[in-house]
Amino acid sequence: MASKSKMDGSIGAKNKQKILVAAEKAFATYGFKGTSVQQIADEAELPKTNILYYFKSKQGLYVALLQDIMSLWNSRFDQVTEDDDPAESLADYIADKMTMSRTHPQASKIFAMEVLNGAPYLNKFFSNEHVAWMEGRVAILNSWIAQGRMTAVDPLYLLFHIWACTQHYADFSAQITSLRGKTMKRADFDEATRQLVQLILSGCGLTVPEKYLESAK
Amino acid sequence: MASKSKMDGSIGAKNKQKILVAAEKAFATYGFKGTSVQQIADEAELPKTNILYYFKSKQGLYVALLQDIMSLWNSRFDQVTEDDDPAESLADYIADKMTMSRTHPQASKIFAMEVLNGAPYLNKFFSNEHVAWMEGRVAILNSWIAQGRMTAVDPLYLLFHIWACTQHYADFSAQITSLRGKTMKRADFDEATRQLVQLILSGCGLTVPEKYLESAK
DNA sequence: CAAAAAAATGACTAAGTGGTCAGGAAATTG
DNA sequence: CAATTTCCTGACCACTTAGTCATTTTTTTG
Repeated sequence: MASKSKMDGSIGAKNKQKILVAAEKAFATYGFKGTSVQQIADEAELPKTNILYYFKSKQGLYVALLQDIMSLWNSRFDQVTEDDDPAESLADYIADKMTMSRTHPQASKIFAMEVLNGAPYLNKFFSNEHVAWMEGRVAILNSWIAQGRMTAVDPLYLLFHIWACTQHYADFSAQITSLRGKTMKRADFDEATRQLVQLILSGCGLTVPEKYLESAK
Repeated sequence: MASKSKMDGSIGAKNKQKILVAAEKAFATYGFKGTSVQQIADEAELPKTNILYYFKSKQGLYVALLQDIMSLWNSRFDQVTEDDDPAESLADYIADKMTMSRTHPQASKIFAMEVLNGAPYLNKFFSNEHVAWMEGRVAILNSWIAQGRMTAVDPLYLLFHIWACTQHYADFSAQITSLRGKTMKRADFDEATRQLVQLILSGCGLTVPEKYLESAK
């Protein structure tokens, strides 16, 4: 019943994926309005009409891509409980988000542009799952604070600041590269992660886990 | 010789200003490609051709606006010396940047979009003044560290993190509003500023100045 | 007040845009 | 192998867009 024809091995699924990859690159570089369907077609090496065949419209393709991107945001931090260690949980979360900025900068940029423009296609997401996720994480952080395991910071703002810093490395890479005179390599991201973990954890009265102390020197 | 006719009191200067204000609003909301000259004209309540009369092209208007925006970035922190107090200097800088995000969110968004798209019109700025500014600030921070007045953090990353957090409140306001269920008012910005000052200063081993401790309660 | 400069604007154009559609090719299926 | 579905594509269209240009109006100036 579910093995009809639209399975992943089919030619259609492969093309859809190719289009999504091309669209991610184009939208991240030129924005939604700044990207033409023709550009995506060129990038995907497919005729323009083929793009519109698989995705009903440019907007439909964009929304499909946005959904793909949102699913990338999941991390180990989603499963953390109040019995876990605050220092390690937060440090790992920061490290996970930094890894995302390094490995998926285009996704981060598309998300950033979407939010910058008022998040017209994310309002539903923001109003449901995201708020629930947030409430859960805030509750755990408050529990850690109540247990006296970390400084009494406002969890909401703490999470905002973690997002801001980690995403900054993807979204503002042009500025960072200019100021550093060179692009951020893997080792630079590792160093930035250590710096950020130290800053945030110290700011929360937490001890930095060993694995985030300066290593390879 | 300089008092010919193109002075600021003239009708032309007033219209240019009106156009820049309209353009800021439009570009911040819809991006460069997403904004038509007609939209700016409507917002400025001037005929479209009048826009093109004062600014040679849409791109010319955009670049002029970008320059205006860049000049807003100046702050007290530019004049700080190694003899100043690290805690107060950094706290004030953070507070200044938070004030900018509250009072000029549109400018912040336009800047963010420009950098997101690779900063094509800011590369010259990034390569000259900005790098020099950065080197000067890094030197002062390193001096403070050498004097043992703050923890040995990497000044470059510290500044990135300050920018990231402060600008986040302007650039990601749509997400923040959704998650909070209400917009950020003046009091909320003040609270966010206190939270951020505490986080960063504690993270740098500095004592939070009295004026940034929780007040009015 | 006349001449010159600055400001204003309606009509137009050329280029690019997202999207439709009809018809054909290829693959899948009973 | 015939039939049906999926896949593919060139031609085309309605519409928006930035920018030009010729002309007129307003302001400034000697």
